[in-house]
Amino acid sequence: MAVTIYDIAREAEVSIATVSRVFNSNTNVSEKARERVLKVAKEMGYHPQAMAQGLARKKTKLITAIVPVLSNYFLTEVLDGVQDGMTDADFDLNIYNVRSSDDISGQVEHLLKRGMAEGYLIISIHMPEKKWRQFGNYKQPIVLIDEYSSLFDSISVDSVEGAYNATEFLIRSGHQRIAMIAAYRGSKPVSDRILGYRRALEDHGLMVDENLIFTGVDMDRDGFTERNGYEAMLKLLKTDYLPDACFCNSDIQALGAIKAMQDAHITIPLIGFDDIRFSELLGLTTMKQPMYDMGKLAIEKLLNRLTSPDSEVSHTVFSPEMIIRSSSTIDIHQEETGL
Amino acid sequence: MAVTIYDIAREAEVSIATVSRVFNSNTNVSEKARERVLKVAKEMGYHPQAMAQGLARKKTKLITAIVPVLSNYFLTEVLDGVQDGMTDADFDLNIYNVRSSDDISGQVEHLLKRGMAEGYLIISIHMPEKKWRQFGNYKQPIVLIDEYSSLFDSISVDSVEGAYNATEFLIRSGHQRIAMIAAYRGSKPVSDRILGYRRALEDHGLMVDENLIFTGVDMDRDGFTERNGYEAMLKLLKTDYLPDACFCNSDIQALGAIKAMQDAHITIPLIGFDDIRFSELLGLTTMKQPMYDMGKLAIEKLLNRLTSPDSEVSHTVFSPEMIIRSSSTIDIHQEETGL
DNA sequence: CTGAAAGCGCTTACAG
DNA sequence: CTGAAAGCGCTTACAG
Repeated sequence: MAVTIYDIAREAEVSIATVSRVFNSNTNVSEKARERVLKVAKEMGYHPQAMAQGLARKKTKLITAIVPVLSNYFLTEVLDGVQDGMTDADFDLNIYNVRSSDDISGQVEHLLKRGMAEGYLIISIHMPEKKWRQFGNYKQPIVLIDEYSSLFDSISVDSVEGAYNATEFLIRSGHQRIAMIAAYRGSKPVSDRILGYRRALEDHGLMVDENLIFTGVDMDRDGFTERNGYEAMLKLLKTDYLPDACFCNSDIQALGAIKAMQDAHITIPLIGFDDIRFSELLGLTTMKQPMYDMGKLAIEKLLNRLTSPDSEVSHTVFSPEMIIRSSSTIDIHQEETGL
Repeated sequence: MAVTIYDIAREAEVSIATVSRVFNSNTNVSEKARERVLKVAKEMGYHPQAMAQGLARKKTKLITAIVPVLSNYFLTEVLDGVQDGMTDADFDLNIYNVRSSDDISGQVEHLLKRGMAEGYLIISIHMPEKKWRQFGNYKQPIVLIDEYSSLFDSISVDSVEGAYNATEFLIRSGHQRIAMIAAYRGSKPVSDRILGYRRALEDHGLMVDENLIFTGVDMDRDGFTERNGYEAMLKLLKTDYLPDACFCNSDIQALGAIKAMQDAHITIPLIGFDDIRFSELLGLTTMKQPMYDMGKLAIEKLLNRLTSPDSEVSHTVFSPEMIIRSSSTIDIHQEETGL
């Protein structure tokens, strides 16, 4: 069907080896031969086929990022960093979105064994260590982002610490009855953040009240949605004894929570988590994750591992940085809002 | 390095053909042979290599979606539809994110000629018809989403019509001085929406005032960001003679615009475009794009073309549907807002 | 600088 | 049901 190296060789009256050389090393080819080859290749619309090259070279020049959901600020920023970090490398990046409905580990495994890519960036996918060990059998270069396993290079953020600091800040600001807006508890970051929240309360002699942990109904994207935050805050505001302040699992939920407060004409101090782009405009105090840098570092690690497969496994844990804005210092009061 | 079909054949004492059959057609293999093969395959950790299969079969069982930016609601919803539409098909979907900084058409071309996938979904990437024709030479099955070219199957939404109807609605509501928040004008949807806006004004005998078309400074994602909307609305609100109402290029910008109005304690009626998930909670009147359905239809078309390559090229154009909520009917007034 | 040839790991008629 | 063999389209020592 398509034109192959043989067609070009025939027309240009050279061997296929020469054609191949023109399209590759570009060395050891006479100027005349090169020109002829290029000419007929252009005429016939020839281009090397990735599959055949992949097989012959045993390299695919491909890196696959495996992600749980698209369109989540965390992911986007991370991938931005990844892409910037690989501009000089001769690799393509493709993204594979596992379907959350189905067997996630099965999907990841499927990709790993297909072996289509030379290396894998696995982002925000959480599994028991046992599973990761199993995947180690595929001998594929892997870097984990937002997850940890002793077997692979990894980059993550200390969610426990971040939640702890956020909550402690609220306590130090004089609040006693501090609520949390959580999300799907099966998600590692969520359970970590709940843990940090609880610890901070305990360390400061405050009672942990499970009824003060709210979640919306919408569990799309593990609950990391505006809607979930909106719903959660609505519940919070309906409690008889209103909390003084709230630590919110993510900025995107905080956005919904703020809307809910506006609708209810009640505002309580709020701290988010992530520092997405809109947070600055919202005046949202938040725990910033260095998402871009995480992506950049991740691809660096992966590229390194590709060149030196036997180098030591390395783990990087970032500490979230508190960004203080206005949302955390608002006094409790009623107010009129528009829209 | 990795274990191949030869290793299995040797250990299981069968030919490579039999091994291959076990992993494929699953037909014409005795139960005994199958069991032996499966057993040693499992022991040795064998799995067919995608590249080799791809070459031998001349099929890759892969579909590539080429997209301009990740994390944009439109895209996510479309891809959701795509994935749901291909669950029964034996294909993997991978996503390729072209970098907006570089030569976009070059990147698309690169993918097309690598020929790694069997079919391509190209989403929200705009090019002159001439370019598309050029890409036709690669003989790859392609479906265009949010773009049109006579050569390929396509699915789009009539942005002109949507903007026209939104603007007309505002006019019919009694507004005379109607502003628009636009975005990067080099973007097809943006220029189409500006066109619809202008036409509606003209058709109703209203003057088109270029100074009433606002845009933010932030042109990340062609200006489809909360920040851009925020900045644009800020400019709008600073004009001496305040507009009566505003048609906003996208819901995500409307989100920022609403925030800006709150910060300025001024609210004017607003209509967005897209109907992203948060819009309902925002009470945002908007022109809904059937994103999910577009994705689903797109993959259907592509799958069809894969099976019958010579079927007629088909174009589907959806009309945006107006979803009326509260944001479009608010009277101009000052108010107090929180946050 | 150039070509013949082996090899990458699989699939698939074909013959039995 | 099974195997030998050709073929998919390229790369890369090797010999010249």
